[in-house]
Amino acid sequence: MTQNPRPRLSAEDWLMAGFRALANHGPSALRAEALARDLGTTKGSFYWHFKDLPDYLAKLIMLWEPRAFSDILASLDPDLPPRGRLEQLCLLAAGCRDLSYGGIALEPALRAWALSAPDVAEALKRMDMRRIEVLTDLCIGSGITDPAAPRALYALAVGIEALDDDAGTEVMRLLLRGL
Amino acid sequence: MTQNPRPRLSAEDWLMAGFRALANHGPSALRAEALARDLGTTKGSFYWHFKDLPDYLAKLIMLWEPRAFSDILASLDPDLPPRGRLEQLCLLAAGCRDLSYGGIALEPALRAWALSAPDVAEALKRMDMRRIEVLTDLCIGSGITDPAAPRALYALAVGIEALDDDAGTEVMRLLLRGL
DNA sequence: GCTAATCCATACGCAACCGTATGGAGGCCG
DNA sequence: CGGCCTCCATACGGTTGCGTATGGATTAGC
Repeated sequence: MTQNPRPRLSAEDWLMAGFRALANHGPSALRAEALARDLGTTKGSFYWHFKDLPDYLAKLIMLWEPRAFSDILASLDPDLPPRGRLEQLCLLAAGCRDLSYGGIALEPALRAWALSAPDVAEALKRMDMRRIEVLTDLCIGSGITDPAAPRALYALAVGIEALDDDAGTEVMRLLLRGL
Repeated sequence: MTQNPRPRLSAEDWLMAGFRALANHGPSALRAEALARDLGTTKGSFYWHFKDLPDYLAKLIMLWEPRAFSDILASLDPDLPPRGRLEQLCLLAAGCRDLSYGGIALEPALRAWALSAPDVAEALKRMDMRRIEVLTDLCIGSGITDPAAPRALYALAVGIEALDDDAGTEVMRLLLRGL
């Protein structure tokens, strides 16, 4: 493809390729030699940048976890009132294919990966709890008293992403209207 | 475990073991030799009952698809009014870990499998559409006019299953209350 | 009780992948 | 130019799983 100037690769290049492969082909695509083929190189590069496959996979989720969370907070407009920030956040989650990594559906693939990788499951669980905390704060600030509301908003966002629903924004708006 | 009378296996035994392995360990557990170890036998039995692995996997989804749909309809009480059937169906989906195959979380694993198996993705898409049709009929019969309502109910159920949320029933009730 | 069909165990060749070892290509600095 | 450091290509042994082949064990029919 694009191997004009002999493109030397960095560790982050490998990690980004991993996110792409994960989103496009699922967790089974996270293999050294398959990724090397995608990058037009060999696994010699892989094993220079990473000790082994578990090391690479651990760095993948260590790179994802803080970024996926800070991206959410960074997308919030601090000038808006809590209710506005809540709606902005929910509609963003329901509309975007994903918040980072180039619009690919990363999170469903991550949940798929979690089924066979306990540490990934733990990272996802942490992420879910932190996000629900954010939603809880925004709900409280918006005067939404139902304690199930944050979980409903989050579960709906997860479902919309899993279904890859084109009408995700409309669906999310329906729930927000009832709160 | 229980190999007292030399338990001859049927094709359905292998398929049920496949559903268990899929739900408990994800799609990567769907391998002939691993399943054979689970069943306390060898792959000689596997390749007698099935031509090869694709044949087995195809029969897995061919067994799942009609059953997972008819189980939903069978759970509906025909004596209830549409609104009652709608709530019964949604609360069942939100509360049960799964509708069949022994209370294991099969559907999230199936969505995970769909990421790397296009035919599974198609079967899931068909299932999603048929279920949303059922929800649409029930919503119309209940006087719910918002066209996004069926998709919201379904996406919420999918999200609750993916999150394995203990408060799924409460969450679903919140959405139903707003319709 | 003999035969035939059904079902499973074992052994084999094959392919994919992992991780390592080793050498080579290219830049940077003296 | 010479030496060093970074990064990658290649080759190898080991493991795991697939699919086949073949024989043994169990059951059913007659």
